[in-house]
Parts: sequence; structure tokens; C-alpha cells
Amino acid sequence: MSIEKRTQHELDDETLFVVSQTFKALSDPTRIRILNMLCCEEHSVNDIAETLDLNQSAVSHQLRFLKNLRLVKFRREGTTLYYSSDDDHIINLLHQAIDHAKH
Amino acid sequence: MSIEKRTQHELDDETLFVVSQTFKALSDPTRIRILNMLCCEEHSVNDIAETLDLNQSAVSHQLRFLKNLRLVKFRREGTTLYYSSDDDHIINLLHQAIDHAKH
DNA sequence: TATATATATGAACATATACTCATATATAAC
DNA sequence: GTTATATATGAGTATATGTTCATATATATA
Repeated sequence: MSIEKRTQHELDDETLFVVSQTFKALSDPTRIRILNMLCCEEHSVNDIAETLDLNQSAVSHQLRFLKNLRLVKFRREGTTLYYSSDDDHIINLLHQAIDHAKH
Repeated sequence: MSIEKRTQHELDDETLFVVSQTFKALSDPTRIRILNMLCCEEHSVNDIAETLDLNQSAVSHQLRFLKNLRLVKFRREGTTLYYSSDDDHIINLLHQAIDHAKH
């Protein structure tokens, strides 16, 4: 295989980083549950924590992770922050995988 | 939100496990490079190691990981094992993410 | 100002992960 | 049998990850 043909298919470092980070976001059960909950409607941090039976701090840490990757966004209402999904394409990937897993 | 409506959207543990494991497979740069290399044609372990500039042992470990998840398969020819991708759907997810990352 | 509520943050910890190294196994040729 | 080649495997190690705990920050209200 020539170098030209080989490098043609090789992924550059930035693409590799973005893709791996994106899938890493979807590789943890807690984050999957949070994203699945936020895909259709917004929820407050406490609402997520109570519904999924998780520590408030754990939810907040994971939301920060997802926010850094721009997979979720939030709006403030008083002291309450309402989070919602912010990347339809990635949510779509998640749902494809869920459908695939359910056969 | 009623319990009925809430649990309706909740993911069962097995689905959650399969989905998270699948995305975990795609969350590592080395595995992404290997899968990307195997998507179109089969390659031996040494070929993968040389092309991607990786330790033979590292490639073998990752191939075992991918094989356990049935994402790759192999055929033997003498002492050489030729690996190839074995899950078009997951490869499709990978390529969607790559296209998305490249804008 | 003080108090209450909602969320964020940093440290600490336990576990998981990906790699390297050395070696084992498997097949083929001699 | 021996030797060579290709791959697999287990141990060890360094780093990454996810959680909990305690506390900080932000907003609202009295």
C-alpha cells in the first residue's frame, strides 16, 4: 500500500480527538441516561438527580462534561437551571445505538 | 410526571450496558484508527501495527476487545490472521461521527 | 442584612483503562 | 524433532474516570 493511498484513509489528530471524545460522552451509563432524559424535554439538575436516583453532585459533574462538549445547554430561571440537549446529530447517534441494542 | 410516563422512557440495564459498551469501543483513538482501517478491507495484525505505528501487543489487545464485542472477525491463513469489521451498523455510526467531526 | 434553595466545584478515593514488556501459543518449513 | 514467523496473553504500571463528601457560589426572599 502506498503512502498516498494509506494516508488518504488515515484520520487527522483533531478529527480523531473529536470523534473519540464524542463517543466517550456516550460510553457511560449515567451520561446515557441523562442524555436520554434530556432528548425530548428540559429538566432541572435536581429533577434529573431524583428521577435517575443519582447524587446531585454526580449529575452536576456529568452535566459539566456534556456542556463542555456542547451536547447540552441550559437556561436559568431563578436559582434553577433547566438543561436540554443541544446536538441533534449526537442524540440521533445515541438513539440509533439504542435501537440497535434492542434488536 | 407520572411513574408510568417516566419509566416508559427509562432504559433497561441490559440495553444501557450494551449501548455504553458499544460507544466505549468507539471512544479510544487507537480503536477508531483500527476500525477505520478495517472498514473497507481486511488486514493482518502486523499490517495494522506497522501502518498505524503501534506495538503488536497493543493491537492484539485491542483486537481482542473488538472481537469480544463482535465488531471485528478474522480468518486464518497459515500463521497470519486477517481481521475485518463485522458490524456494518456500528461502522456506520463511526463514519457518521467522523463526517460530523469534519463539519 | 440573614436565610433558604439550587447548583457548581475541588479534593480524595476506588476502579477502569491502555500501554509495554516478557513470554506463551500456534502454524509452517526444514 | 528444531527453527522461524505471527499472534495472543498475563503481569505490571501509569493515567483516566466516576463517584462521594464537604463546601463554595448564585439567586431569591424576608
